[in-house]
Amino acid sequence: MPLSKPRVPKSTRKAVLVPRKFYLDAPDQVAQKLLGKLLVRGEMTARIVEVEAYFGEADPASHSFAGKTARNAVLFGPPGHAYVYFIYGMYFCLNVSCEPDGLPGGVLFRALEPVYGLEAMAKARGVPVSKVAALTSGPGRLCQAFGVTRERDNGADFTSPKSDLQIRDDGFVAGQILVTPRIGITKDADRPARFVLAGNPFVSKR
DNA sequence: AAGCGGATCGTCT
DNA sequence: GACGATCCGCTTG
Repeated sequence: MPLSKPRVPKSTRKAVLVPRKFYLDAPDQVAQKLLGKLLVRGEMTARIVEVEAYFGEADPASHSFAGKTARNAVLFGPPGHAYVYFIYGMYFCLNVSCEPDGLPGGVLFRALEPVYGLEAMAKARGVPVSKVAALTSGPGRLCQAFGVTRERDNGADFTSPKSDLQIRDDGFVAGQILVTPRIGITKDADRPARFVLAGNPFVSKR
């Protein structure tokens, strides 16, 4: 199967805000549609290249599996909002809620390709900007690069023009998408729910 | 190149 | 009281 060449627009400045209805769908559908979109915070912009889908009732690996709590409430709310959780006593992970209000579901951002604001990302990560590959490749790393914390961002609306944290579409067309099992989980570890842009060097390492 | 353990704490049993 | 949707540095080969 030939690798279709992705179309890269000249400018991402005119990228349009992704509307709420985009997220009003099953997590695996939203996950695939998110590949190639842009995560934007202030001067920082990065392309989404690796994501994982987390379902509700039927998914033992999902944070929403055991029911609604204070921690995971955003997953049960309206689509298009940020679910941020603290993990391993040290890192944060960023998700976007999907499915209609009342139904749980989300997509975890696992890796981004930096586009603008690399200096700011490197500073937030505490690494030299020359280490581009380490800036946003990994769910903990990308949160650190974008300054994402639970206190600051949990519940944030990705679809609002007023929002500090947005997801935008610059017309980038994804090439081939690879599907694999999710990383770092023990329950339902074989389910194919990780989606990556084939051949993208910013996809996280195994 | 690959494998192992330490760091560190909110959340749920 | 145990365990993570992780990362990094140090060890060994």
